[in-house]
Amino acid sequence: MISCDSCVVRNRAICSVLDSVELGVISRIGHTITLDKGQTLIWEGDDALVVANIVSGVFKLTSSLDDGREQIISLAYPSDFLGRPFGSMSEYSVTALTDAKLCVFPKGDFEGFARTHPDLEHKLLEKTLDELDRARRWMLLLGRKTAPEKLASFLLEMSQKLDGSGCDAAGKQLTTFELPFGRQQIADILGLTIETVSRQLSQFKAKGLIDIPDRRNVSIRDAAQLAMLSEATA
Amino acid sequence: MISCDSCVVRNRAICSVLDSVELGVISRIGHTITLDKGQTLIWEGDDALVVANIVSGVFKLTSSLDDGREQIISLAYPSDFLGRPFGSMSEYSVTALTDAKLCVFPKGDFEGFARTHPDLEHKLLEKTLDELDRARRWMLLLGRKTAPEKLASFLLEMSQKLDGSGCDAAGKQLTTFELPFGRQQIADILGLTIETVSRQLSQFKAKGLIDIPDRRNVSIRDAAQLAMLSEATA
DNA sequence: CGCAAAATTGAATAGTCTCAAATGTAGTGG
DNA sequence: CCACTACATTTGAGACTATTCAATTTTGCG
Repeated sequence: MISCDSCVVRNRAICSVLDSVELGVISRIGHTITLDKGQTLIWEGDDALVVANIVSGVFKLTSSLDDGREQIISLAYPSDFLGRPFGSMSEYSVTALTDAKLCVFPKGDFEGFARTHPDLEHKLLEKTLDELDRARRWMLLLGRKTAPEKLASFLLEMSQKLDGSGCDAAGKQLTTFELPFGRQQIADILGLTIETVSRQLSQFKAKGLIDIPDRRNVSIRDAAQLAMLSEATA
Repeated sequence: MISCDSCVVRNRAICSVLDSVELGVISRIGHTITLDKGQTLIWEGDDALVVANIVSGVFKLTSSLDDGREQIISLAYPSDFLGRPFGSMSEYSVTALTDAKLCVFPKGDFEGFARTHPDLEHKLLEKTLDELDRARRWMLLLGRKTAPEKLASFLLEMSQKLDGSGCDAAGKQLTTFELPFGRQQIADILGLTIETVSRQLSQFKAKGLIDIPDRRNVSIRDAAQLAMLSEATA
């Protein structure tokens, strides 16, 4: 049982298209759960029995090779939808990167509800199409960009997503944000090793493009230069 | 105007969920066109004004960097759906790799029809979810696999998709198929250079894993070995 | 304060790319 | 049918990028 009235993602998640009657129905199908940082909701290769909306927290979707190499395939934020309706096996794992709150639905029940609520399916379709565009854009990065280009792209994307703006001592506008992941995870997002990530960040810092107050925080000092770097090795 | 009665992808394309009345309507919305090999239907960065079903032919979806580096983001085959409904700008180009036949619909008209036909949207949702899974699986390859692993994975995937089976002189089962693309395009699919692709193919041939009768055709001689190679560097 | 984990740095290696040349193939017109 | 051209592919040598392995430093936490 879910109380949607007070839900913080109420008008961004797929539920935004439902009226109060429909909300009443779906709120009885699912329930809310909390996950601790590091807990896995869905395992790669398993039959995923649930789908969910993210209420709070950040998740990673990962796919792995036998020998342990891992690729982060997507990041998911509050109001994003998790899981794979209308299919059986999950091709990836879904893991919380921070403490998180979800509202989860048994997959079958959700599917039944969705099939009888075209507006919901439409919303889900739009989200899925967006996600497909994002995945494809990332494929260009993974397949064709160099390490510095990857890092620059990543930092810019994160600054947009996580912006907590501020100014430096000189009053210059700068974007600072807290990354919800460590170096290894950045490497897994970009298809690099942890050492390469670390080296590139150090170089960007040395060049004055960014600042690294502590290992979880980054400020962009020269977004224009980073944007240049993100598309071509200058 | 389209004549769906004789359509060869009638029961695989998204239209498969429509009844004869609905088919009548949608067939008046769209029309069929042919494209020559190499022609581009949709340009990256443009507002795509059409969506389409592939009747025959193979298409590539590509995304590029300013300096010309290109990544093939997806391949599309008969019965696949092209275009991006419910969005404006296309993030990728869509180009015919072979002569092709399509049935195209003005995007707005298609969207209108889809919104009033939940079954069609559902089918489109399922296709989009499948495509998202495929894209994500490919991200693992692009981000984490080595050149030999990439080639092995590619050959196996193509053999499944394009199988025209046969046997060799000794009667051993082997899969031969014709690739609808050249070496540069294989490189663009795998995020490699043309030289690396060529070298890897030569090595596989030298090891007896494959045969290359001519530059467009490949036969798999040892699928098991290739499968090993595709997941780990032996 | 001291420990364990995470991150950084260094040196050497391996893998892939770049540039260049040689070879092979398809198509055209004589 | 063959020679010729344009293009695709293969092969080679060397350069460079990112990785690997190892050591050091930093950070967070009990």
